[in-house]
Amino acid sequence: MPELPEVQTVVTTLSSHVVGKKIRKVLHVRRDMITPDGFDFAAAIKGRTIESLTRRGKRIVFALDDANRFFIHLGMSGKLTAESAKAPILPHTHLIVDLGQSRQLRFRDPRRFGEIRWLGPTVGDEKMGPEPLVMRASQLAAKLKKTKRAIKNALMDQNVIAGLGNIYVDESLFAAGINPLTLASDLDEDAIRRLTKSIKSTLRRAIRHRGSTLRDYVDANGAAGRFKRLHRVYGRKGEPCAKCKTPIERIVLGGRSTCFCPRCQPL
DNA sequence: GTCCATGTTCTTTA
DNA sequence: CTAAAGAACATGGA
Repeated sequence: MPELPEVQTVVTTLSSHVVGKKIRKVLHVRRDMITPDGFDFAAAIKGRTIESLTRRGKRIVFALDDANRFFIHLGMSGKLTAESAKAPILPHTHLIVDLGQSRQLRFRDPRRFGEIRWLGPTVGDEKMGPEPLVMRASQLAAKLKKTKRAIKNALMDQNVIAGLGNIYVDESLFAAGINPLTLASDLDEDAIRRLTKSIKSTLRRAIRHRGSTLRDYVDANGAAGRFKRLHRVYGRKGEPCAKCKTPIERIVLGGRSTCFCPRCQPL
């Protein structure tokens, strides 16, 4: 579920439920979802007030009133919701926090690829790439010239650019007319400028439509995203390209399915 | 039973 | 040594 647009939508919809709220009680924690190993997360957050909720890449960052921070990463199947204390507790719920007024913050993640990481007073993002929505083409160029991988694989790397995943890399490359197999270091200045713009416009449009729900992604209020039907290549193998009607192709790159238009994105 | 999945990290290979 | 490719993680749906 969770690439930048979905994570941003969760942050937006969750904010009003948690910012300024005090953590009254930690009702449930699955300890092996917590990093670092063995850290007493419940004790660290109990009684604290949540001062802000922000996003960095795909991380949902909670800042507490004692200047400590933690983040929740949704992995593949994570859902972070604010619900009534009376709502049934679904299977694979790994964190339940009482925020008062019969509201609970809940984290559910069947596949358990997600993570709750205690940061303490640090920011902990120094290795991460730039934020796509505010980055400049020169920042992306500096990262891409250093790697000799296919552009698809480079853009999937959170240390190159933060927040993209399989859907939005494919969609952005289509919008920019760049073949996913192109060597990252082979892209010229013009192509990187085009790519930067395509990434931004693709993500902004996806956020406007509240993200993509492929199977079961929902925001903090349980609402699905509407962007899937606007995908132009992802999950559209064999369908005619929106621009030129050539059938969309699917290949495997970096172990991930990769969809593109062979005519609009020539090598 | 098989294959596939919105992600990351550890291991193996070149 | 480093960078890139591959395997592994855990669950559920088609």
